[in-house]
Amino acid sequence: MHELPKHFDHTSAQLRCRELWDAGKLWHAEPQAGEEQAPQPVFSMVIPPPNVTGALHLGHALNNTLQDILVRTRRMQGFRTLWMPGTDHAGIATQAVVERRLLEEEKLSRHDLGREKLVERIWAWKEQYEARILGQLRELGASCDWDRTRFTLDERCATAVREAFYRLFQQGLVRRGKRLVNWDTFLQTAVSDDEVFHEEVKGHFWHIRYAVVDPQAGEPSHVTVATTRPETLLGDTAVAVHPDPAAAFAAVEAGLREKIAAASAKEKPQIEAELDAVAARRTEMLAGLERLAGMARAGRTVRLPLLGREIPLVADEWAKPEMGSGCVKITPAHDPNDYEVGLRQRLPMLNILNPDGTLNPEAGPYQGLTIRKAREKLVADLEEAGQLEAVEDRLIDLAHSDRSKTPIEPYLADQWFIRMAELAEPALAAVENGSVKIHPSRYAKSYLDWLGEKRDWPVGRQLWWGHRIPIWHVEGVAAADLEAAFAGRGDVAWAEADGEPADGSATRWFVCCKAEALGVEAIAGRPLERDPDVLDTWFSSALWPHSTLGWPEATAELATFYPTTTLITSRDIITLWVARMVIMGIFNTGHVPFADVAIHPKILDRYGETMSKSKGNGVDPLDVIESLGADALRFGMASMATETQDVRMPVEFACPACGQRIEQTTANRTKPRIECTKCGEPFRTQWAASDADLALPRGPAVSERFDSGRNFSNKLWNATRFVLMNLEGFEGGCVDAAAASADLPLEDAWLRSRLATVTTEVTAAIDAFRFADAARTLYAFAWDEYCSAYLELCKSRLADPATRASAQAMLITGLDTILRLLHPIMPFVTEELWQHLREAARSRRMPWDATDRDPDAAPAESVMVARWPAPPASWRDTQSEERFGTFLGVVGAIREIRARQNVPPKTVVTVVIKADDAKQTLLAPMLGAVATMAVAEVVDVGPQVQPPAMAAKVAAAGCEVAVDLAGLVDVEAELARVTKDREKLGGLIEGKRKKLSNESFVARAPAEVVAKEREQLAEMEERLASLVAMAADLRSRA
RNA sequence: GGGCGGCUAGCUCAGUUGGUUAGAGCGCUACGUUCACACCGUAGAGGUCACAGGUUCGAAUCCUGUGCCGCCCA
Repeated sequence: MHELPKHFDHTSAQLRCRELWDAGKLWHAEPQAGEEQAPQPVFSMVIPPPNVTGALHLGHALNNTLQDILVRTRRMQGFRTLWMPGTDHAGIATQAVVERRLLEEEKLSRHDLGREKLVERIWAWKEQYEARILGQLRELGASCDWDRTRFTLDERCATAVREAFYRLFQQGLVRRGKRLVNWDTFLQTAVSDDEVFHEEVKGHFWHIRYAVVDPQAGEPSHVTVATTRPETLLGDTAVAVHPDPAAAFAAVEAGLREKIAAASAKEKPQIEAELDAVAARRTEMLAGLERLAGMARAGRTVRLPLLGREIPLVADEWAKPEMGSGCVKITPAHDPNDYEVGLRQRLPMLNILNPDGTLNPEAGPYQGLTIRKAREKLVADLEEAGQLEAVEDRLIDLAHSDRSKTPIEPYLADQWFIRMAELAEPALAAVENGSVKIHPSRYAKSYLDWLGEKRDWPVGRQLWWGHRIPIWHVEGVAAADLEAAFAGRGDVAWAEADGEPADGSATRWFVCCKAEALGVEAIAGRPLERDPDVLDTWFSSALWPHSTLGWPEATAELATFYPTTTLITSRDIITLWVARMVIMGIFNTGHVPFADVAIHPKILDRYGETMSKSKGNGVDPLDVIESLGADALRFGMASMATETQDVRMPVEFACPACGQRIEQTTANRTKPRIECTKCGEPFRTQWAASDADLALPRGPAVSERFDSGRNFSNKLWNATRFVLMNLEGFEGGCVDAAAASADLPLEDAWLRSRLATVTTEVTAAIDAFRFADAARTLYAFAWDEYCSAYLELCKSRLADPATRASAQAMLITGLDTILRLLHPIMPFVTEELWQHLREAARSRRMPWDATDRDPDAAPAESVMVARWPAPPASWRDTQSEERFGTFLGVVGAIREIRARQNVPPKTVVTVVIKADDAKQTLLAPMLGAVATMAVAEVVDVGPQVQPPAMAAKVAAAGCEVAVDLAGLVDVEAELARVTKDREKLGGLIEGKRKKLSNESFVARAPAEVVAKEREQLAEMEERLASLVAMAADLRSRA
């Protein structure tokens, strides 16, 4: 006899399973060979490559669990299945991490080290973290094709990047232009909007006077503007006033009146006060503003304080009459709104900053100062000059760089752009016409909205870590020189530079080369200089689905696996990544990169905050894998992956000493050490820094939400343990798939039917990316139906030699099917059990295996490559399911009475059941099962049976179940229960009667609904009558 | 400011086209440990489905508005 230990040991099982899968490379996929006759259906998917910035977090665990579920399912379904793994170099994020460490540990900046050395350091970092990430993915059980692992900065990707950029360049889709960027003065690079976070800080609002140049009679001698950033006045190129202040006031007042009309009584007074204030301002200021607008139209100027530069007064709607003085200073090169004004009004754009955040020569006497110092000095100078009118305290929403945590400076810089006008069209069409489907479909809107704007894509980054832009600059040469220099070169293209300030000196050229090296250093004596920028990290990511398969070469991989089938990702990168993959996929290959995009939720902590290491509220997937097992982690993830909501995950610290779980709160999550609330022992957290704290054992952060997955693993383990203990004498073979339900024991017909139904449901759920449905369906079926019902029923059949063999066969059929269906979600425990079952029941066959396998062959060497279940449609049998429901109802009724009467668990109760002929027939063979499951002896079943004198009765599934209480009765308990039931039932009956006496309902509701209501009412009334009789009976005995 | 999502049991979440006595897991209560599993079993308590209107014979579900939370885009 094959006996398993009592508990599933996930640690050793995970090792064994991975060895098995790796030894056979069961995750590997070869492309279709050309001569193959019947092409196998293909399923392929690329991983969203994790950044090599650090270790994987729970979001990755979720993302990769869902991908693996899909991949494993398709593999078992017989698809030629490829899951392409890899990592992303993550430009700025990785460089920032390495630079920060360099500064902290060696007090060196990247400039101290130089480009080459820094890049070397980053490669070393990448090697370390890539290994760690890939290790984590394997621990999670991801069945990627590890032989194909790629990196967005490896040679193959680099070739694709250069080729793609070259093609864009050739088609005139690359341009150079000015752009106001978010400048990180610490890292000295532009950062994208999504790498910026906003934080409120305390600041001031300075009111500054600008003198009017040659004021005429009736004109003010100065205008006042207010700013939170006085130092930017050095770059001011205008002061703006609204062109039509009267209209602007009218619009604001109309808006407020509308608000009042719609407002609640509570809010009204406040808005009314606001309206009064605006009206007062209008009275006071309108004339002055009208005069200023007139002056602006007349082309008058004002004088910039301190520098004395003369700048125009312009009329622009950006100036808000209802705010401040109604006038606003315009600094186009250092403020996004002012930049727009600058473009509209054709103002000069004056940059006053150096890349490191100090002021440049444009700042005159303030040159060389940092922004902070310049502000102090400038404010002091203004005050001394008497041009500072007022200073207010104010909270300021300040943009910070996510990478360096320093304030962002808006900064005008030359940038590389990809033109989107043409490229976006086919990508929009792909989603509109359904060649790319996004699930859930509501996310298509954000894709279409974003892409519809067709904003040019700024692709250059002033970094050292990334794909170097394959462009060289040269000036002062003629077109003929270039033609001569690159004669016969098919890999070089050039174009006259645009966007650069034309100082009239010499023609400037951009030369683009798709080879790794240009091979030409000078043309006509003029040097070629390589552009220092690297490409946005999303550029290489955009090529990921085809670059990983070998594009631009026409590889067999590309032919077989591209376009890929599905992409699974999170919603925050629909625009950054998904849209760009569609664009570049179509541009480079002519095909969309994938047919379906499945979006999954985000994982938040118990307060609804996103998890992050810096907040200290994260959970390390490895902690969960170690303590509860990868299957528990995966099962939890799968059951959480619903379509609508983000996931809230309460986090707990696990005490390393006693295992107690301590709730993680905003208060304790940043502490370096925590004391256990139960045993009092201290443990350290991720924040531990002192030697004393570091010496403590670590308390991992986990979540109770993975417990049920762990429990479920163990349940499956023990169900299999039970089956294996009862296999003696098993002769094997297959259950008779063609047997008619009527010829089987009821529970077998029921289980077969359920297996068919559950297989259909689970398959459909996975197909539709409803992973939570699949997980929950399987959990309920395996636990409540297979274990709690079927397995219990088999106990008596296994004891009887006449029925033992059939019970074994069906038990194995059920278990085998469950293991296969669950394998994609919980690969380790199912594999481990599969191996045990394979050994103990080598001769077993499933009907869906027989078709294409040698009938004498053993079951598949791994459940990973076993066939996905396909129970015959004939197994579905609603009648058996219904009948089985009757049986379970009877068992439930007896258990209910036992519990109420406090009957000791081992005391056998005597039961009679009043049931019609049909139910009597179906219950007759099940009485042995009732005896096992309810510890009851059923002495009589039939339409005419009389309950014993002293009995507790419960109506269930159309039968009346009566338990003889002689010697047991607790009359009080019974009376209490009967009374309570009567009350509840009375209320329900009243509701139903009311509904049915409503003529409108009877007339308008569908006939079947009315009939159902009537039926229910009749049944309830019957039950009530029975309860009344019971109560009377009980009282007479009390 | 615009768009999207959420608000259902103490907690975390299901609830398919409007028709159930609104469900699950965890937690809680009671009882139960040789006999697959205490990471277990049996039974039970617990909800005016955020709020206010509306449509309908009938609303957790559809519509309108409000509030709070979150995300995306400006």
